[in-house]
Amino acid sequence: MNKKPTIRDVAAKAGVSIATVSKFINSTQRFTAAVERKIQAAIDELAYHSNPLARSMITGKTGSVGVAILDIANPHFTSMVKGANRVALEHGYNLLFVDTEENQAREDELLGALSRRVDGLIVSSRMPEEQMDRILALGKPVVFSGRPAPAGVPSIGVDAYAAAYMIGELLVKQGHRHIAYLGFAPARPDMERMRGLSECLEAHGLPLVRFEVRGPTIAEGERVCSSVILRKEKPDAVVCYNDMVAIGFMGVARSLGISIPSDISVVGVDNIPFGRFTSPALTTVDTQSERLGEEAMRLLFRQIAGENPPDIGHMMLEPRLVMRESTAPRPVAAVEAVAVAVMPRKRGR
Amino acid sequence: MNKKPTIRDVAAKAGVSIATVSKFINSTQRFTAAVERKIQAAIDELAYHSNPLARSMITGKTGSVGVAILDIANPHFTSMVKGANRVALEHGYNLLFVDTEENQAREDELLGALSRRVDGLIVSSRMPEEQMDRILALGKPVVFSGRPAPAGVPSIGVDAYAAAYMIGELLVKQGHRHIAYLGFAPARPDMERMRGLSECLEAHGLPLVRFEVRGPTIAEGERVCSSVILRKEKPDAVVCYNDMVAIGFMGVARSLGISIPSDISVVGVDNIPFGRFTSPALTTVDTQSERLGEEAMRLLFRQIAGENPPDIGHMMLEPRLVMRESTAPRPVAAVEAVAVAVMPRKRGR
DNA sequence: GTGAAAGCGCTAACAG
DNA sequence: CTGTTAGCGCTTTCAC
Repeated sequence: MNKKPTIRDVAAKAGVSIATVSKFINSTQRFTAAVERKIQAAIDELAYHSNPLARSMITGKTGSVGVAILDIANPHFTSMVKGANRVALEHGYNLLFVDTEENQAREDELLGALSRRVDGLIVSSRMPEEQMDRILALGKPVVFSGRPAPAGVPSIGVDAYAAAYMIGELLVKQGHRHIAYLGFAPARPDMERMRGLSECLEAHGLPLVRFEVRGPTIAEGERVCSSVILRKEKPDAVVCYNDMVAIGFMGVARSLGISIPSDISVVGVDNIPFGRFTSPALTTVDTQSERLGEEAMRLLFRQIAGENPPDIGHMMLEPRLVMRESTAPRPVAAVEAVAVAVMPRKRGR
Repeated sequence: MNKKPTIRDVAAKAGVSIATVSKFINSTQRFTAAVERKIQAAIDELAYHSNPLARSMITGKTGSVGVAILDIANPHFTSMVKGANRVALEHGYNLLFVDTEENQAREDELLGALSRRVDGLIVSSRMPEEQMDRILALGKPVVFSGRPAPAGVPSIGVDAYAAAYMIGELLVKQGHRHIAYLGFAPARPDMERMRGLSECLEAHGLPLVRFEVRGPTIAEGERVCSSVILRKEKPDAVVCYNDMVAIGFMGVARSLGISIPSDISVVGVDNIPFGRFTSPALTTVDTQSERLGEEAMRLLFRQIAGENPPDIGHMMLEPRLVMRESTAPRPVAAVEAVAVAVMPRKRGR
């Protein structure tokens, strides 16, 4: 643990000035071969590494970018980080990330700390508008992901409305008439998903029942399952806030003797890799998580490169329906039987 | 984007010296209420935030710790990061992580960059010994995770030998006689797992067939499946390097008309959360991923706090068998039929 | 080509 | 209690 060599040590050993060493290291300037060789030798000998902190302090560049996500345990975010990481690396940047653990208070603090150590950040968050302003006030390039951003701030997201509408169409086409949505209100895309789904169903003259989960997690999908199933008018299709909820839901449903998809169709959102391996395989909508991360990072780099944020604007990724086995057409008989359940709607609220 | 306020601006505005402001900010010292109020006012007014880089340069502390992992898409690492993150946060530290993406070359570089920005790091890696020395040469506290570390360097891991032995015992007890291991040689725990399994089987006079995957991934489990199944002497139980491989294997097996566990028992390692939801639910060994991250971070903090690395030593977590549905007892008839397959062993080798 | 000198924003003695 | 004075390790004019 002896002291780290500094640029001064190198300069002394090579018999040149520290300025020369600095320029050599940053390849800001060429020198006579002899000098360069001596410097390189000194560097190797001392195993010198420049101190990025000192450099950053002067240049104002850190060589790192940050990503703040809600929960690294959610494969959607994992994929996003992977995508972002790849692009960051390609640009010669390091990726630092913070997992805010869905914790509003912590988020503010973490983001503040992070923002001072990076050249820009990608924020995937539920924070209210005011807090977003505070982030912008940090003066770093920011890209918001998965949510609408204030005017003039670049953002990226998946068309949640379209995703939900797609799901609605599928379910209706398959003959489902009694559809439930397991929503998670605090999340930004929830409203759009809800809107897409209900508008689609409305267009077909169908109602939508909403249940609430307290988190986008497997555990919450498990928790809410029984109340959905034991409802007087059991839904014949359940749209889950995301794949995690869907997985939890299906797990408990199975253990309760409900057969999916023959009793109830289930669909998730995100298309996490494990959706292929649940039983039955999960029908879902691909939100292109990895691509989301990649593109968010590209947007960020354009900003870092000096492009005007308002010129970058908002980027919207198209969702894609992924049909698997957790949804199935309803036999006609069942459709008609359930149709009655729709009637109460006339009774008004 | 106008210039950031510095401590000097605050001092000027508050009418005190910059040293006073510095001490106030770090609560190194108390001042007269009047002064403190003025300073605070100036800070608020200017929206001043201290620059952690400048601070770090002097104190030599960054307030961050780093974790280097192989692949964030693997839930085992995700959980580990989560555990590590929690403990780091409790200690008032930020967690920075790098995903080395199983890339040997990149790892070196990333680690170098990371190490200069943190007060210590946790390394989960396959790097050869020499490279580990290079990391140690960085002069930062390090904890190695999931692998043996050089003498005197703290490390943490799960008892891979015991884990494998446990699996062996289970399988033998269930009457399996023809057991295969899908190994991943480049990974550190692989050898111990292989040893635990083969020693257990040997004790029962049973052979072990080894197959090789090229990565600890679902895709590799899928790829290797057919060659395992189409083998002349089809195994009646398959032990997979980890749950990811097991999931991939089961997926393809199912599509090939193989029924699990009645045709083949499958067991994984790690106990990732999704193992409960595969079909059938995956029998596995819990490697306590989250706890691994937590304890690794605790070990790291003990080092950062100045404890002598050799005094910290190696920590070994105990694996736990998690019985689910992908393993089943073999009917006696099957056992005897397969027993013949064991015979060739006598032929030597 | 090369080097001297002036800081980046902040902390840490040491005075007063 | 408060201020003065050195730097941390490095980059960056600007001379030589």
